[in-house]
Amino acid sequence: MIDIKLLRENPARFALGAKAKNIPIDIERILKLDTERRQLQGEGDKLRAEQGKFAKESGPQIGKLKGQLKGLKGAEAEAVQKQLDELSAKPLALKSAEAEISKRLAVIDPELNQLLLQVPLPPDSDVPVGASAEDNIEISRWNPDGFDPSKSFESQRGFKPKTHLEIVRDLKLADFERGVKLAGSRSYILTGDGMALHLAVLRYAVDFMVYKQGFSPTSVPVLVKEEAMVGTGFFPAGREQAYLIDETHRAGDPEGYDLYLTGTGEVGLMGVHMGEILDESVLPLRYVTVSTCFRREAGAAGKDTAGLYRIHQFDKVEQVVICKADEAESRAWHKKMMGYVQELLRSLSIPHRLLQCCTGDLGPKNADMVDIESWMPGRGEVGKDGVPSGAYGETHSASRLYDYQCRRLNMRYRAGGAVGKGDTVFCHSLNNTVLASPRFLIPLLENHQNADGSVTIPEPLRPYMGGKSKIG
RNA sequence: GGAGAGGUGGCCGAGCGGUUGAAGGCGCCUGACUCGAAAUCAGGUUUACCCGUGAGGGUAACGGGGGUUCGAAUCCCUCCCUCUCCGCCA
Repeated sequence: MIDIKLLRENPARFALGAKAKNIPIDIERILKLDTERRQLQGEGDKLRAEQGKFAKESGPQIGKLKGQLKGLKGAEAEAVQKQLDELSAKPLALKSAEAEISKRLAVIDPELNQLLLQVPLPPDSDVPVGASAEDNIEISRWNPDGFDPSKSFESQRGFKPKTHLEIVRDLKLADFERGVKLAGSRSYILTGDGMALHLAVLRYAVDFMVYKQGFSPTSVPVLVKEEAMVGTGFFPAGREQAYLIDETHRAGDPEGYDLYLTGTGEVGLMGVHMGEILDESVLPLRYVTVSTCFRREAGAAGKDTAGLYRIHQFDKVEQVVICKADEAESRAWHKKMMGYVQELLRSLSIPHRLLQCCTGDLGPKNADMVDIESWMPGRGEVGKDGVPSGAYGETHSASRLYDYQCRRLNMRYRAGGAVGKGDTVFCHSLNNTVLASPRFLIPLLENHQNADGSVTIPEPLRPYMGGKSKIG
């Protein structure tokens, strides 16, 4: 959610921001509704004030007369009734006028809120303008000693690389046929060392964040209320990406709570403190979770259909930072959070690069986003010799959101003081992948495959694999 | 699933139709006293929105929503949640 006050002051900034993000939004309409709303609120407030005053002044008298009326008959009763009618005329008139205004507000408010929820956070001025992921800009690359993705795999390693599909098949690490039988397309079953490796990388990533970087390990619900989805900014724009547990329908109860399966642990982590006023001293909050993520992948039909790349269910270690409302601090955390991932990838000898996302690739909630892509030798165009060229594939995404999420989640802290002192301010939030698997198994298996078809397990993962150094 | 109890401010806890944004206590803040601290005393201490350059003014909120009433934290309806006991499951 953006700040309506800022929008009032500088509507052009938000109009331009939305345009840069390719998100259609009617700013004029919002301004008009906002003006109307404020005017109606003013009128309503005035009427209520008057009525409240009346209730205090003449109300008790009405009560007294009503009491008298009970014991009276005939002409006397009529006289009292007349007095009562006169006294009641004013509040009744105020009441109906107020009701009229409330009715109009009841129409305007939902529309205004609905629109406000759709206004994207304008990209930061230093984010390059672009239409889509095509226009993202490479910031940096890292390669392990002895391997450079810009040269062919075979020339450096002495054999033709297999794709992860082939590796997984040959080493029996996954069973796609049965996965699909069980759960439909984009489903899979990890088997044997495939499952073991999956658990190993997740656990390694969690431990890395907890014991090396000092993040608090936290479990979160993956089945959440709509509020949490709206609050974190995944709704309304991404509604079609989420699986719905339709409890309303199932229970035949129109008031029941529907629940949604989260597509990232970010929802749960950010939701932990929704509605709270945090003590300034607890900031920055640094949370890490590992959670199962569910994505419908609507609109991705036909894309990456084979293998472990684009799937409906996976597990992800996610890091979230909730800090004070300070741009410099927020930017510093962004860098740090990317730094953790770079360190992690280096420790596993995975070639990777950082991509500055352009405005068109940011999504509604981000002011800035950097993707981290890992080198996958089995991806990319297949050459004449039947060997793929290799390509970078997105494995991480680091977002900086200012107070966009916290405003929606109503997550604040009291700046500069204890309870009863200092202003309440919306926190800033950031998030970044630490590691998502099984997608991450793709670069892991493909980069560490050997000529004999085996796969070397990078040193840091071995303790999580029963000390084994090799698969196959 | 069956039976009961309950949801009030940062916390505890009163109020059960009117002057209560809400007694009292705890906590916290400011000041006085003190060399300093403790104790004591005095004052202060919710949030959101609207109007106003400002001082300030107004409205709303006692789990959510709706209703009755001139007036609701207090009455009615409904939903949600928490707790206790029983059953069921892990």
